[in-house]
Amino acid sequence: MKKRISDSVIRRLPRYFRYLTELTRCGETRISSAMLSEKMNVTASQVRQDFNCFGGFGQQGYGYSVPALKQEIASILGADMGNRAIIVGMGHLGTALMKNMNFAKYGVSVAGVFDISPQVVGTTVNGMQVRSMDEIEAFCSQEKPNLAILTLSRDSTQTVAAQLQQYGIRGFLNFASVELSLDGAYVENVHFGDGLMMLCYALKQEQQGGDGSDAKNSGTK
Amino acid sequence: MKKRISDSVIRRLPRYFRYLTELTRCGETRISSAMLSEKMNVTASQVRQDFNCFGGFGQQGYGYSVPALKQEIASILGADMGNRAIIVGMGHLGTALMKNMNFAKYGVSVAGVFDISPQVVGTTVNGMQVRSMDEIEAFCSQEKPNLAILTLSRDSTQTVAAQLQQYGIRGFLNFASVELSLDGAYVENVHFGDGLMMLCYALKQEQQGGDGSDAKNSGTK
DNA sequence: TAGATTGTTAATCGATTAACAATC
DNA sequence: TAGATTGTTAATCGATTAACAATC
Repeated sequence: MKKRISDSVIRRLPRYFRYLTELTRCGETRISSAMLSEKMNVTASQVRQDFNCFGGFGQQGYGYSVPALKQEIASILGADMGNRAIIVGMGHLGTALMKNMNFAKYGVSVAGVFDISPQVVGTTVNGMQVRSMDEIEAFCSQEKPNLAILTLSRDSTQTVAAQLQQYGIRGFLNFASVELSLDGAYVENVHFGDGLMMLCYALKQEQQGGDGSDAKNSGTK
Repeated sequence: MKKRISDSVIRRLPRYFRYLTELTRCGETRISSAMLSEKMNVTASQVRQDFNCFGGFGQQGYGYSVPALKQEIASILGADMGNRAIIVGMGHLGTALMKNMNFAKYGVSVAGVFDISPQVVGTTVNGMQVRSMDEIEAFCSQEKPNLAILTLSRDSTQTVAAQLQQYGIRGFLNFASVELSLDGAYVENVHFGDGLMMLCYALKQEQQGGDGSDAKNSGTK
């Protein structure tokens, strides 16, 4: 019987993944729980405890292999499943995601991008032609994407998402400043404002002669 | 002696704030911990416990006043301090933030926006003229912003941030996919990839005949 | 073998939940 | 007053940390 993995552990995995990506970039091939924990401001105990939820990835007396560990985490998270995404909304934010986000890193491919504006439909963003919303149902039934990234207005988000769910989309990454909620689908709401508020709090603490402790932080934890 | 507020509590406050904003929009003036907890998928106990860290905002037998509670939370978080921000990087992401983000809601004003590209400098985004990076030092010493929102490339982020810290900026909201870290300043890193990975995980669980439990989620929690 | 570092168990700590008395 | 709902204490639960035996 495999023990259920707690949410706290899962939520730490993307962060490990980031650091391991960084280590890979630097050409490191091996890392100990102690070194990793120092870099990440957590305890070595926690690092080992976390990895051991999924079985022993390390080697006693040596540590962990950076590429192997990175691959394991990607696999646990499903970031190597060849998920297929569509981006709905090719305004500035959609365009920014299209241009800057390394989807391949997460095993995700962008199957199509959509917009409602006739001015935008037909243009090319990062080598991909923007399609009309009118096409989206046919597109989904043919291409079967399972993920949608929504950069829409507050008003249209809920409606569009509900439609897409009908068309078979199972996961939603929502950037509109509404709390999107759908029964039977998975939703991640990205709230820039939350990060901003956490910063405001930190600044306020500082101004009020706060303890000025470690002054370090990391969003989306 | 006031008890130190735990991080878990603080990180929940922006979420309460969002729901209270929503309730305000709907014209609700009063809410009980039970109703709020149901809406937010937490326990009523936790709601009361959280608010009571800061003193009693409610009234027995009645509940909480929506506007008063919202204001209290804003105040706790420092989202009413009149913080002044600059946005550095007026690419698609910077432009999107400028256009879509309701800074006023967090008591933040945008004091200036900057870009390195000569094509962009001098243009107007959302009624604000984009300044050259050459001006940034003089601007900071004169206008004294305390917050910077960085939408820069992976390579330039760390360097620019370090400079801005010298010019008196105390808090950084970083959108580049590097882990920005600065001694003695507050950094919130926004990682879109983390949200995407959490979605991949949810989809994988589902495909593997997972328990298909509550299928609900909320980023930046 | 000696040294290093994991895997894993046990101890601690903190956060969440339950319960209920206070009070509007 | 009776009903409702908070504020707050006590009990439970889970997550983090410490410690160390296993082992490379």
